[in-house]
Amino acid sequence: MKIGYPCINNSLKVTTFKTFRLGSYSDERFKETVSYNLANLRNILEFNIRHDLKFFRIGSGLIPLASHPVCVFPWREYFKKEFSEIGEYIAKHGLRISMHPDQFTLINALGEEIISRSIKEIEYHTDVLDLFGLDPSHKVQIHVGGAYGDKEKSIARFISNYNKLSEKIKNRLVIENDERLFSLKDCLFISKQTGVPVILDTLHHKLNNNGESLAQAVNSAAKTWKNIDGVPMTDYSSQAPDKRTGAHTNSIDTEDFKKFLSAASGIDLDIMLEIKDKEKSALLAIEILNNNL
DNA sequence: AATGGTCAAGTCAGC
DNA sequence: GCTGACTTGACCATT
Repeated sequence: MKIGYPCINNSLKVTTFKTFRLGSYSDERFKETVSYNLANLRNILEFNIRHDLKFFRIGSGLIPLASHPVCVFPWREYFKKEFSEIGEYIAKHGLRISMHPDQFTLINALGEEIISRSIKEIEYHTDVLDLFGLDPSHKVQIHVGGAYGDKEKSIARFISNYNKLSEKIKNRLVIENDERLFSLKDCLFISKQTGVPVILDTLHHKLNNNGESLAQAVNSAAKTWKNIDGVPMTDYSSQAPDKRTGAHTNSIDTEDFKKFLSAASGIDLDIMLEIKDKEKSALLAIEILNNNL
């Protein structure tokens, strides 16, 4: 069981997603920014190892504008050495990595252009993990996409477009239940048709479910992960008190997390804590796991 | 140095 | 119709 947090480390005053405007694109600017982001990534990963945080989501801004037509710079080649060094570090320390392309990534969209841009974006993410030299247990997670007024057709379109993806992408892609359109049940249906593993998001599941208990949900999502996919990943969070429904809590709710652990007992999971204070709560989660809290 | 408008991309809910 | 939310605010022109 590995514990992690997404994208941002608040203890270190650095980020891995420095960017620039499309209008100020230049190869120089791009190279500078990517070098900066990769160096910071290395720092954050080293922090994680020092603190036994073995699961990390790398933010999509690592390579700015990577899938945009303006970016013709051969970054895959140019940063090959940096990528392989970081990748070796990840493998050596048994870190688990995930990535999560943003909301514009919709392989079930109605427009062909949107779909092809989305595939390019997913390809960028899988390329990063490939350049690290990581095995297929390091995943790229997306949501099913839009409903477009007809959920069934939109699910069918997801399945048909998924089936057309390259093996390279299919090896890494996993789908996550969302908080209002596609529930865990929908994701499991898609998984049955395609073999795509399902990431359970506990807060989304609380808001959008079909009456399954948390234990059933964890169990059924976990079953969609094959050996080659590694230990099932889960996105854990809880509701922020006094904020809009679906807002992630600022810091870990100890009791809620313990309930989650007991619902998941007997199942090996890697847990991504989608909590605002990031590594701080992840460290608390480790304490809870070790029965120190 | 501080600030406010704006930023590649899509969809949906809530007002 | 507009705004905020989504895994995450940051960039940059202007003052």
